Amino acid sequence: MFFFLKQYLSALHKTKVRLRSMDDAINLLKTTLHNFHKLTDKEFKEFLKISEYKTLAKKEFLLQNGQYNHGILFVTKGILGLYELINTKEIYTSFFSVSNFATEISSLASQNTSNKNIVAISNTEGFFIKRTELLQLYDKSISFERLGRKLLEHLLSEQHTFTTMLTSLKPEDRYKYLLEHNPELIQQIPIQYLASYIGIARETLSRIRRRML
Amino acid sequence: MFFFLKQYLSALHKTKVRLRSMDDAINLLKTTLHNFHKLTDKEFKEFLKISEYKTLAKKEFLLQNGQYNHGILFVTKGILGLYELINTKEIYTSFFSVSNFATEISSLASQNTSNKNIVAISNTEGFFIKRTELLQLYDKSISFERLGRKLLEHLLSEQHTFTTMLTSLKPEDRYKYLLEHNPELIQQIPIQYLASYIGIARETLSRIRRRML
DNA sequence: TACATTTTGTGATCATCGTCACAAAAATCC
DNA sequence: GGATTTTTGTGACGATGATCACAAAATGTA
Repeated sequence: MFFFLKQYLSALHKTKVRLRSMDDAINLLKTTLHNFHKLTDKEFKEFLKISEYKTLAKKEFLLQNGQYNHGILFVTKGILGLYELINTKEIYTSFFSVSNFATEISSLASQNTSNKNIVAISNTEGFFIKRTELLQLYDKSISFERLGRKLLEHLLSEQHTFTTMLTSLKPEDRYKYLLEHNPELIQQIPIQYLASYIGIARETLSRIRRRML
Repeated sequence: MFFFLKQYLSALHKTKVRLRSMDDAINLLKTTLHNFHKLTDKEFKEFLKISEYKTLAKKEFLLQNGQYNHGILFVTKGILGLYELINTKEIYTSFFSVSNFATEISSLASQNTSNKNIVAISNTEGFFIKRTELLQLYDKSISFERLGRKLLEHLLSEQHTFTTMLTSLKPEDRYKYLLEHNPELIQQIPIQYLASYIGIARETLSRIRRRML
């Protein structure tokens, strides 16, 4: 379900609780963006203007196989997973929890339809930035380009680290790696998804957990 | 060994062969950049100005564990490998062949020392772009930022595909994947490196190849 | 060419992971 | 709150990949 921000804000005085959480959400977005590149207040307002508050119920899709990628969801609550169907099996390759930017980069960059799916694993909320509006933002100022570049540098570095982990560790150590580096995933995500994420069978992960007790 | 481009160019009239290959190298760079974002002639010249022609003998390092990352090598000849030492084993996680930009993104973005190594697997040549000069370029025009962003989008997408391949395929199919998608790697790279790249033991890869004859 | 070094192949063995089948537990839904 | 669906656990088994040790081949070098 969509809310344009101004609609949302105009409805806010009714509920202090919601106002508070919306403030928090906006601050989280601001802080997160600033970790990559500092925007001016004016620029951040421009960013906010094209951000629509969106909620996704558990099992709802942000993106589905065969569809075009319509943009990015900055997650303020909940968690999403990205998976691909390979030989009738759902292979999860990314998770997006709070303060992450959920999207599928290949279809976002190329504007071809995607062969991947992004689904809400729990009830999820966040700011949705439309691809078309994002592209306009990129044209407006070097600041937004720089922000995009730095975010991508960070993501690529992370992805590279993850790949290294996969190729160099055996299954049990991969799980331990998650425990240490991404404990929030283990709490929120069904272990069958986690198993595919680290490239092992569901049953094997189940046994690894038993052994570790 | 380094050559500033102008020095190199001034020395060129002596050898037509080298002039030709230098022309080819420059065209390759131009074409490659334009695949991501079209630079104006003026912008491309600015890019060329900060590019130094560099040669690396086989086994020479572009980057070593503990060092700062000084920049990017656009490869015009040869091939390099990026590896990390994990439990006394060299895990190769990237290869850079002709028309690739060889660097290690984490240390390039953060300017911390790197814990990875980039080594020439065969005699290698290319244009080296210093990190400091690259940053100045980013400040000069939105065009360079956009180029950087688009290149990173492409790399992230590729890396994501590779991760998916790793988690979803069994060893034999991973090798077949390389055969199909990166045959140039199989020709140029010792199979012990390839084995670590796809997360299997050297001996296993040797047996896979025998089975496939 | 001969020697040294590096890379690749191969056999034997062991450990471990994947698969199938089914049970138990947990979550979801009227 | 009981029934249905989904998720997780577990046993048995077979397949396969890792490891160690060594041989062969290829490559580099004097």
